[in-house]
Amino acid sequence: MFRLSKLTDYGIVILAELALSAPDGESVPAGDPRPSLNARELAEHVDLPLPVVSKVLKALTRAEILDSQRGTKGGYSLARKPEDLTVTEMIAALDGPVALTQCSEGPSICDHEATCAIKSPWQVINDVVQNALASITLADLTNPGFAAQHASLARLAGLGGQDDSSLNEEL
Amino acid sequence: MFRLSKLTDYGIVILAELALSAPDGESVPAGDPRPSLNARELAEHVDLPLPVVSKVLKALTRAEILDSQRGTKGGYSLARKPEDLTVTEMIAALDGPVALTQCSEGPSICDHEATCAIKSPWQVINDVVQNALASITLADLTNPGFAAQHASLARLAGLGGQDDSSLNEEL
DNA sequence: ATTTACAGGACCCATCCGGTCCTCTATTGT
DNA sequence: ACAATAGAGGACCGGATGGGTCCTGTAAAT
Repeated sequence: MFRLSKLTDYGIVILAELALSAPDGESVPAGDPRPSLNARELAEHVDLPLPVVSKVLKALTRAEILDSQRGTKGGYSLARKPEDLTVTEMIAALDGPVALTQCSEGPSICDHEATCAIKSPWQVINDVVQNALASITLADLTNPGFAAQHASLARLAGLGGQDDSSLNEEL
Repeated sequence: MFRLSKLTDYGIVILAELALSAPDGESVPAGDPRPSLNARELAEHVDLPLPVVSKVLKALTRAEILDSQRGTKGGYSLARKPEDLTVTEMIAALDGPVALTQCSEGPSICDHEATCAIKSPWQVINDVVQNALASITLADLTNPGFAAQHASLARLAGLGGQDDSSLNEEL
């Protein structure tokens, strides 16, 4: 269906939530004394079951996108500044690396390399998407004015590609 | 897993194959007297089972990306010039419209609209990807020199986003 | 009329995703 | 030291989706 998994969706929303409720503009760098929020609080904020939120948070921590602290007063906080966290990275942490097709993962994985006429173009498609997603940061997502830039951003990323808005055919 | 379905993958390869074996530069517009290739021939070219190829071809025909002709001497041909067919459209035909999350499909589908902090940014992400994919046409895919433009293209689409090539964390 | 080839489904199986739960370890506070 | 809290890690299961096959019908050419 060419869709991000729900877990990834949740993850990005949760990260936005964390960015919004960060102490102030900057997320404290390393030896953060008090994490911003714990799993339970986050689950309430985004209105999702605690186990699900917990799962996502653990994955984001493993990917070093979040810092975690155990014990009473424990919780999670952003490991970097929102401006330094791209959507590509968030997706990679939760959905695995962006690889639109099997052959984008690496060479010699696909059975049809021999007959395939467009090996390298696939790589290009993949990079284009990856870079498009890398152009958006967590800071953008929480910036209320960002949607306004929408039009220009999309036009730029499209490189002048036509605006095809009649794509409704289903398989 | 954020991956296109295999059927979509196959579809794009098949379209490239059709573009390459088109009579000459132009794919004949409407009353095409002789389709370029039939399902069996295409299946051989791309080395995939006939039923699978057939399924893909039917979907592409329904989406009006291909023209089909029945009967002896029947087969498939491109309904437009390769330059006028974008990757976004190919994907839409086989995988459904590009909608990275449920809420990109339309309003009032997601249960969490009320609490979600980043409704409209999701829309932006979606548009950025969609336009990035719309910037590549079938003609690009079959152009041997296209991969060379790769770097510049990716950089443009990325809008100056950094080159993060260490994204290997798995969920 | 016969043969060829596309159209449109139904169908089954493997895989993956979403969600829950259980046990273990680390930290804080009394 | 002990109890309470909160994260870490992984097992597990049911439902949905995708990939692939097959069958029946219809259109075109000889």
